[in-house]
Amino acid sequence: MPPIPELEVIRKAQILEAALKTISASGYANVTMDDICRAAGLSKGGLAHYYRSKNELFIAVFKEFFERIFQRSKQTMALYENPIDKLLSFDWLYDRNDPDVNVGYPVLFDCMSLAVREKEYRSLFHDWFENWVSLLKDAIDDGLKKGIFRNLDSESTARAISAVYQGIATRWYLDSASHPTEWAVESFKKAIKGLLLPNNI
Amino acid sequence: MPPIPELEVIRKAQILEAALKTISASGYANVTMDDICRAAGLSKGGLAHYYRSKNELFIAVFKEFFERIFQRSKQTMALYENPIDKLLSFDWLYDRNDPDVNVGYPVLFDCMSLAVREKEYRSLFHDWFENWVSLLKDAIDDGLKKGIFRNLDSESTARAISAVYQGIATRWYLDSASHPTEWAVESFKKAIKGLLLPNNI
Amino acid sequence: MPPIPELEVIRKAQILEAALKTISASGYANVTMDDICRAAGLSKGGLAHYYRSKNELFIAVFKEFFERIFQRSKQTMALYENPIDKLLSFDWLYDRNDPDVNVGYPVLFDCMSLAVREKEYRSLFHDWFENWVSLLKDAIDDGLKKGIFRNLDSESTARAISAVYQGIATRWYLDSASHPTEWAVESFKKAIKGLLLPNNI
Amino acid sequence: MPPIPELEVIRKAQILEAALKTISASGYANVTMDDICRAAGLSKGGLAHYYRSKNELFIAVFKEFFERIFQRSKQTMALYENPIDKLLSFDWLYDRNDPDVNVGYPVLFDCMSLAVREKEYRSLFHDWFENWVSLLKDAIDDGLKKGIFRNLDSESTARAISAVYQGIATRWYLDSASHPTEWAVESFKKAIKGLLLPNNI
DNA sequence: AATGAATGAGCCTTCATTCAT
DNA sequence: AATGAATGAAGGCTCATTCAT
Repeated sequence: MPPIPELEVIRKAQILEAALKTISASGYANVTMDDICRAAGLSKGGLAHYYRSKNELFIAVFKEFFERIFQRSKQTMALYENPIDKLLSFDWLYDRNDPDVNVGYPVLFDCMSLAVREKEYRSLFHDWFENWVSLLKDAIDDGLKKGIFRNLDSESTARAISAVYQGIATRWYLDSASHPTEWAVESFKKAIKGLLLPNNI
Repeated sequence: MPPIPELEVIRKAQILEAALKTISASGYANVTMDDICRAAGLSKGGLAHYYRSKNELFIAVFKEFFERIFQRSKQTMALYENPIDKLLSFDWLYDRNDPDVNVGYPVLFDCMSLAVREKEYRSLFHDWFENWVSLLKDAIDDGLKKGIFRNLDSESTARAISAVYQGIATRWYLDSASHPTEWAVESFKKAIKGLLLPNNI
Repeated sequence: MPPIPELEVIRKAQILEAALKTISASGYANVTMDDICRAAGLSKGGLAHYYRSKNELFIAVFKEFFERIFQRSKQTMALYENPIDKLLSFDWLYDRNDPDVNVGYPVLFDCMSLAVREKEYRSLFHDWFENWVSLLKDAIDDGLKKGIFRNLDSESTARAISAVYQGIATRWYLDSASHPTEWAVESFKKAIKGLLLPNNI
Repeated sequence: MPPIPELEVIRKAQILEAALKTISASGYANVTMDDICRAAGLSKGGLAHYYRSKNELFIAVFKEFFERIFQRSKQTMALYENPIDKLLSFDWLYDRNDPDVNVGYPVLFDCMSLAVREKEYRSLFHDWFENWVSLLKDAIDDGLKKGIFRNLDSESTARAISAVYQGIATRWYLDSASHPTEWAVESFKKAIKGLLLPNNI
């Protein structure tokens, strides 16, 4: 009886998805392995078979999540030609009904809070940031080549755009009554135009 | 007729300070009441005398912290005359050796992660945001009156500046190797100038 | 400044009364010294001045309570001439609105539960029982002398009457929906008449 | 597919028995979960697996206890033919060496004390009372049919007998020096005969 | 591969008691 | 006489992890 080779892949995906949802709902500090088992439809021992410890599981969850978000953003960007349009293509990230948003944001905050004190999580963030930066940098370099943007350092600007986006999105998520989507979209547009386009400051 | 009338005030301050440091060091998810008691030089029961539960204490810690940071920022701003200078006056917030920074940032991330799921913490953030916004708005309105800035909505711009600052600071704090202080300062400058000054976009 | 000699008496009475009410409301197992202090309008230290420990206070409370109930019963009995009337004179003990009832019964159950395991409380009960028995015995002896009762051992019968009363009252108190007052009064009457009056069994 | 399908039943029985003994020995107010764990030969977590909280366990303990006592009484009664004999068949309840007595009585007093303030316990008593009453009522109805008893309301008399029994047993248990077994047995006999048999009162 | 019973350390909270004032 | 701050032991409960089956 040969083992089913894909079983591990299937189980891990099933666990990761259940864990992400559960962590998002309860928060890192409160979620229990039992919660996750229940959501994954597996027993404690079953889960332990694939992820040896809570920490190992959490790292895997966050890694997978970051990768997925990044891939999706990459694909969205690829739909546009114009560099500016590419940089403004993350509209879906301001859609509360989007599953990656309503599940993802809470997890992101948890992960930040963990990253402050634990290297492993910090490194997850670092990798994610670098992925974003290289994506944005490509678009900026293209804009530079086409002469649309003013003279600037593309990497450092890419970092700034990424950071600005996150700052605005955070406000939008934590206090949406005072920071509605229109405000977020407009503020982001203005800020990155200021960073990119020629002006007479 | 208590012997030392200020005792409660003293003790509460002592507890709050110890708690802030301890939470900052270990993180909300890991800190124990015992840790805090030890740091405060009080027994469990002694602490309970002033703060009845962990949650009550934490809310008090965060509230006090937000207030202090805000007051300090206010005072810093007041040192400058020029509206732009006022808006750029938060340099100390990029100083890793500043106690409010190395103790404060970790706590801030914890609080965000809590705010995602708990109203009480969310409301703490809301109040803090509003304080900042009104502070920044005053400076912007002054700039508008003086004709330094382009035509803009001062409140919405104040929100944007505050958000942009936080986004950049987050990167700087979580991944300072790739986001050094110079990058943070420069990026902030560029972004808010883009938001404020007349340009020909 | 001579101390006020009656102060101790006043304070102790005040504490005992507050303690009785508080114990009755929360139960021995749950009541705290703080509860009692609050009810007595005294501080912890103030109370400790008069009763050194929780146990000391509780014993005093129960002792006082038993004594008061007994005195009241004695006075009630004294109102009647006829021996049978005397023995049936405890009607007030079936009045839920009577303070000695609605405060007293709960405390009585607590005390029983304590008496099972602790000699001190058992001895309190013993004394109370003996008081009752001697009271009832006097009435029975009077009935015997008057030839109203059949030939019987007055002490042992006094114990039986007392026990029967308590059994019926317990049912009445714990499950009054199924054991209404009329049932209690009637059952008591029938049972003691069976114990006392001549019959042809 | 648990390896031992009856394991839960076995464990629960083991826990319930250990808990009953431990509660009986220390009293509801003093017994700790640790005591019970030790007696049951289980760890804290192990016990929690079967009974989620102290209260849940206690309710189960009392319920099981009441049921067992009732079943035993039922069986004892069934050994007799004559209605009066049936009603007098509870001799074992006056045997201090009987495990159901020396373990059971203390628990009964605890339960009463709890029942005063908590509905859940009160309802346990109510059910127990009703069981007893229906048992006694059957015997009384039989006696009525056979013409042995005087004209009476069988249910209300059943309640009275049950209450009288409990009152006498309480005295016997709490103060056996003054209320010996012979007194208890005799008093019970006299009282219920007075309640049942024709007399010329 | 999967189950879930069992462990036991750890946590928050409660509370009788003590004691300086 | 009276206060109430402070102690610290103890209790109930949670939960990641282990392991026999």
